[in-house]
Amino acid sequence: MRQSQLFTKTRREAPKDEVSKNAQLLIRAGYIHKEMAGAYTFLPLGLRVLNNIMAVIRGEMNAIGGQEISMTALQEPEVWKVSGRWNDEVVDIWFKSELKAGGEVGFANTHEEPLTRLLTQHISSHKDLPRYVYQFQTKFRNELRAKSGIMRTREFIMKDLYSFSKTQEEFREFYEQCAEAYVRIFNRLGIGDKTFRTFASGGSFSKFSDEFQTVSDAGEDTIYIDERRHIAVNKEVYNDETLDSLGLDKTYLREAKSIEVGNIFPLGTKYSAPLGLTYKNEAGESVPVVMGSYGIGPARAMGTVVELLCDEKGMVWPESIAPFAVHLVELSGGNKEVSAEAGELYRTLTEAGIEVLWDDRDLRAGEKFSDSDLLGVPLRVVVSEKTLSEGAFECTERKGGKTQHLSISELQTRLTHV
RNA sequence: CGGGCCGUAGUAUACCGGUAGUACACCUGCUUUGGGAGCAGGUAGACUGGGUUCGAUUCCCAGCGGCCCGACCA
Repeated sequence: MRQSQLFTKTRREAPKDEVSKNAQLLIRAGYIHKEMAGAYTFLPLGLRVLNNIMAVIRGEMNAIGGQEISMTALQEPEVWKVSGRWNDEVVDIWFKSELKAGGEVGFANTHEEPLTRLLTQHISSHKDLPRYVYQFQTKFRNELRAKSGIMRTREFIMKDLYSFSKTQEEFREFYEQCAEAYVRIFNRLGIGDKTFRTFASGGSFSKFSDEFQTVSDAGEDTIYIDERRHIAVNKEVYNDETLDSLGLDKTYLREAKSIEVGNIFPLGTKYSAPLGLTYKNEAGESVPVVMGSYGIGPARAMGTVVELLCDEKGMVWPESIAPFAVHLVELSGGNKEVSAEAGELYRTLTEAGIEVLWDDRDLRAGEKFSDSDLLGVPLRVVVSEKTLSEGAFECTERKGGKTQHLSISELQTRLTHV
């Protein structure tokens, strides 16, 4: 798109009420807007990144058999009363309201109960299992304290997948498949080398769970990493018993702060039993379904990428999720030939299916370069009188800053090989 | 929820118990055009309510809002 038409503006300084790097950069670059504490609007550039992240996740979830749905954010209390989680003593982060017609309503903070109930309508036989259902859906959590920019908010989209299996063995098999899918997702987001599958407590659901923790000082968690096996243990279960069971040696573990970018955990029959989600086995007996839950917060993942991959000039997006593949920076200074050349390149690339942000604004070079660095598009292509006379475009990688002078066909080859 | 800090133009900041200043942004004009240009002119501001005072943006109290530390966190 033409940058002159983009309604958002960059700004030189971060607002004083944002301390976290992710929020400072995302706001300065016009990717997000803070609506209130713990609630951020996604602007055009930010939404592009968020959508790209969700596309990566969606692809991997589909690949392991996930079926996408979209549940309601409004929650009917009855089903939560069955599981005991309507109670504010049990779940203290509910946003609740009242219906004009009478009665209560909740704003979803998670979706186990309604989905389990929903599945009772569709699962009745061992032939109906296993099934995997997921969604990208807004969660509302009335956190006492929102913090760290988009890392911990009161309203956020979550990818939550739920598995429905006949047996523990069948559940376990999918659990590992999903863990592998998560590894692929974080690799594709460009944070794989710093993300560790981390053994953690099971909380109220089960003995254990697995978190995917990305090493960063911006994180809230503390983990102990075994680099050689690329796994870690959360501080909350860091004890001799856990280390023994995992075969980990304390002397090889490194302590680090980390961000929980994903988690997977067994639910067993905690919800299927009370909500009556059962199937008939081959002997005709009624058996509760074995469930699991698998979450990733796309916005938190986005914030994590910013925290990890930025530099002093701005953000540095990996090609997999960048808002645009190319930042076409026109330095025409009123030269119509240069503008025409930039427009020509824009059309050629766009028609080839390459997403281009064309900085066609009438600004000085310095400001354009600064904006370009801040926005963090992976490849900058400069068109100017200089490049016109050289007969090649000046192409600079945001990451690393390597510059090459390429013809249009070389540029296209470079982009399609990504 | 405990503790701390903070609310001044769109943004970032300054000073002050007595006409609120600067930078960036924005508007007009001219010049400039490869790393956030220059000159001239212009628009725009004290969170809300109460108290003290001749006079409060400034001091006091309350509310609202924001950030940080802790607690909490499938």
